[in-house]
Amino acid sequence: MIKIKSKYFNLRKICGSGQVFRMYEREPGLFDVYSKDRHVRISAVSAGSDADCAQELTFFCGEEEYESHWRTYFDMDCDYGAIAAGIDRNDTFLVNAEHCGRGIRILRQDIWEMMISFIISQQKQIPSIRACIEKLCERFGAKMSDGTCEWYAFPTPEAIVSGGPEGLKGLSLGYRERYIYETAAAYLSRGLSDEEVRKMAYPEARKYFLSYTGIGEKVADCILLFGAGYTDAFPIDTHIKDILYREYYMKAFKGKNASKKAPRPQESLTMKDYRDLAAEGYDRYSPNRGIVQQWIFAYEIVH
DNA sequence: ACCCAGGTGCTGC
DNA sequence: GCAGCACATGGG
Repeated sequence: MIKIKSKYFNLRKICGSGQVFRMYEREPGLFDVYSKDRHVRISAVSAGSDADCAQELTFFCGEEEYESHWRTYFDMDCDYGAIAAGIDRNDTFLVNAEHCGRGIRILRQDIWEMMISFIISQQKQIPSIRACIEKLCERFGAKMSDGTCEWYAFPTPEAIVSGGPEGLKGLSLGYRERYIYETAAAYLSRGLSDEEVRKMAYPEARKYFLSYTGIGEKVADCILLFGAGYTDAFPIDTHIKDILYREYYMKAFKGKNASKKAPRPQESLTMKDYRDLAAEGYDRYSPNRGIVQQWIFAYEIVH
């Protein structure tokens, strides 16, 4: 087992951040993490000042396993404190959001797993996404064991395709069944390896993901951010739209006091409007806009 | 019964 | 380019 002390690391916040679905807090401070066909158990206890959001982590795996996989997975070599220090202090909402999201890291997850997970995520709530993915793993994933633990791997594209188009029934996937099946088949015939994707520039990689059925702009950006390591990707979903409307559009153009429980936009903005609002507020944080996105998303789902 | 969920595809202008 | 709608399923 490996002991690591890390600043700006909070495993409970990462677990609940909505970027990862196969991470469970089994008891306070004890987590099981599953990625592709791997598993690791981690204990996390706070260490040091709250401002640092530091944790002492114990990875219950060998050093080789940690160095070759989990260190990259948890983005351990990124200095989140330095990025937080660059926040414009006049943006009081972002200052609050960063405090709320402090300790979240952008994970480097398996790309194929992100493709299917975020196809499932559309029009679903996070607990429901988790349940669907777990059922998918139980049906199609290889049974794994490390001597003390048993779990199911995330399904390979081969496993999903071999079940046929009807093989996905009964998992509460709804209309996403077709998206998943067609994406699995396309991935088998023309899917790129993680290494090939990560060599591409952001716009090309984005086009590549958009070519799959069921992957639109939002899902593509989630794959790019949470799987491929493009920290500048900025997924715009319903929560981000609400934030952009309430915290940036309303305050700038209306001067209304809308910070408290502003509901849905009465006047609906177009996608371009939201992109412009995001660009004006957050392009200055490039190439780390995606980290900012996670901070404000974290703020929104706990308030 | 109604509205919403980490949206996308398709159609028609 | 952009709007309007259908698409399953579960929860408030």
